[in-house]
Amino acid sequence: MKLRSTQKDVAEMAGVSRATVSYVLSKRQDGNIRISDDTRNRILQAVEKLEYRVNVTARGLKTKRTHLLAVLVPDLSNPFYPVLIRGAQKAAYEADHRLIVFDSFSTPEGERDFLEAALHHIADGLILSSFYLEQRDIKHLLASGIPTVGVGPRLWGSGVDVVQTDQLQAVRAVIDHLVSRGRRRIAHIAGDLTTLNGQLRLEGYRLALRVHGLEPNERLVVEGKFRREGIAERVDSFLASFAPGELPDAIFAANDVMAIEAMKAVRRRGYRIPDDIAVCGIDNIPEAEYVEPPLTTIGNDVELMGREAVSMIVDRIRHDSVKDPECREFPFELIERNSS
Amino acid sequence: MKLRSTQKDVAEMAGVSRATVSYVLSKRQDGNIRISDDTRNRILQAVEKLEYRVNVTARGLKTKRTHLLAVLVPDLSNPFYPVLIRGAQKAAYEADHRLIVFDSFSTPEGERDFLEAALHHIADGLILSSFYLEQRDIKHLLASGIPTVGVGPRLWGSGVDVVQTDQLQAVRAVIDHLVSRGRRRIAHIAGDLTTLNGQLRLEGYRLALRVHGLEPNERLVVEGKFRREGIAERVDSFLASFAPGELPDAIFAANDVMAIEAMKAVRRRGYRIPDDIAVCGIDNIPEAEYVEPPLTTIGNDVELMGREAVSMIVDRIRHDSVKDPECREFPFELIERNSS
DNA sequence: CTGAAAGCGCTAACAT
DNA sequence: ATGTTAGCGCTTTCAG
Repeated sequence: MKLRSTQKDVAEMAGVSRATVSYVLSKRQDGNIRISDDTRNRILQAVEKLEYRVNVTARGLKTKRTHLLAVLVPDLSNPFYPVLIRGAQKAAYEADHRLIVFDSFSTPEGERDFLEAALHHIADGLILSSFYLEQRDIKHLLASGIPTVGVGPRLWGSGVDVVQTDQLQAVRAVIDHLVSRGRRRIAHIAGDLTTLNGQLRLEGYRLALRVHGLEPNERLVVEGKFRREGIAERVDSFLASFAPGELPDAIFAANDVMAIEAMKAVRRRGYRIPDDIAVCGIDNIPEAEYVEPPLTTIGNDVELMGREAVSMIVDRIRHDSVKDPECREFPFELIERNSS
Repeated sequence: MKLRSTQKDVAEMAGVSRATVSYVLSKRQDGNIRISDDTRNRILQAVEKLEYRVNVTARGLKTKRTHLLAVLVPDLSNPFYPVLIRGAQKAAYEADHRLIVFDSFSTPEGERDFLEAALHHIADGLILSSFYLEQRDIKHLLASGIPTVGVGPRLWGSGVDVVQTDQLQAVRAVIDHLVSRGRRRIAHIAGDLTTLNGQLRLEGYRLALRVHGLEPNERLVVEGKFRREGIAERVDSFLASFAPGELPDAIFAANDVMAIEAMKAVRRRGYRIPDDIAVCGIDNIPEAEYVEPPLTTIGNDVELMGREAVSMIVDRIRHDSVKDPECREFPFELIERNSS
């Protein structure tokens, strides 16, 4: 590591004290302090000449701010999250913050590692797509005073802010759509049922069916894990388990990546989509538009969620806010495409 | 922000000095210093009781290490990069580092913002997927002494380490494949030609054609930007510009996202893939496997590249290494699927 | 308008 | 085997 010039160097070169340098550089207008143009220019010149840049670590030690926000996601290879992250980054950038990204690989250990890092105050704020952290973990976070926003309904009530869309309603919209298309034997590829999201979507599926006078049938439910791996195989054997006349006429998957995998299996077994079996997902990942046939799904403005999450955090950081936790809900939209 | 306990608190509670606490906690074995079990236990207990955690900022100020690695990518929504990041994260985690992720949105400004942040020493090392940074930018980086590895051939020669695969060879493999399948009128959707990667792939395309005695035809080249946007439309009008008998019989796109967009356009115009027109890409993004028909492409172990990039950086960090820049080359593989 | 001085929490010689 | 001490580079009262 090369030796960097410090404020002291700048101060000496400009012939002023270090405090003055600090003052000029942090150019906050609040005070009644005024620096003469001459002094200011000398300082700025010295900065230029020495290629001086503030040491963010030293500043952080003093100000207790890292200007870092940490984002926990369960699976970076699920396109939902990069979109969220992009939105977050845009907002973070505007607020002069950077993003630490952490992929938990959907494991409790990954989430705990993140928690541990967070508790070390590696960041000024947290965005949490968590499936496994529990109330007592969140308690630690709350106690630490690090502004945190959860993505999805799961953390709502635990004391942190939350951005989410109404899961039950979203699922309802899909089922309504499917039923309106004449589908009656609607199967569900559930997400990880140890997670609230998985449970909620399954629950929503059952609720919606009943609304239409359809009795949920356990045989029509397969559990997935929200991930790509193994879904095609599972759906394949799922489909194989039905007598020809009793085949489901629709598959509703708890997210798009599983829906797309399901499509693969459906086609592999020689059924047509949507003629024989309609397929729907949730998330509206970019891929959903590009698969064949394009996937009907539920979309919402994930990038906006990312931005809002950051803005909620930054708000709390800025105002050292202690107001009650807030749940910001985002609208969703049924995106009808040819898979249904 | 809540008040955290400090080493001083721990020291007082354990009845020892702060140095001893520091020593026990950083448990480096190097010295001839030995702490009695009794003392150690008292300290550990105090740590426990006080829920003490080191202040990474303070440590960083002292040690001049942030334990952060910054990753610049041009486009997080291109699945190539999340995979790279995951690989990087795994390796980073093992080496006790975290990742700052920065999406430049493929803009020079984005890249310069990143550079500026990097020059502020926000991270101990950098992974750079850069299209626009120039030699003089890199010079600053080099001068700063921050270990840096470039992704792709572009930065090779500028003084930083590099991970890459042989672009020319990779393109060659695709063209060989297409020709062996009897294709002769092979079109190319080029990447951004202001970038080395774009140029290299176009160049490789021409070279490979000539090897097979095919004369490159400028009419068969469309320029894209490596991004999804607008490609389908462009390919659509590209195809429309040909008389029925003169249609290309293959399209080779400079990356998968463009190839997939091209497939859309091809189908939209009523041509069959691969019967009428074969389509190939480069990258082997997950999506390539799931589109219909699955896309023939060039794959390499991107996750491994991410890991290796980190390991090269960590190596330099650990040893304050000044050895010559290294170019680590990764093998690629032609993945034949039904689109060709 | 500018300077002096204290101290953020930690590490690493150097003492003892 | 443990304690003392001197900063790391910066911000921020408080005096002048």
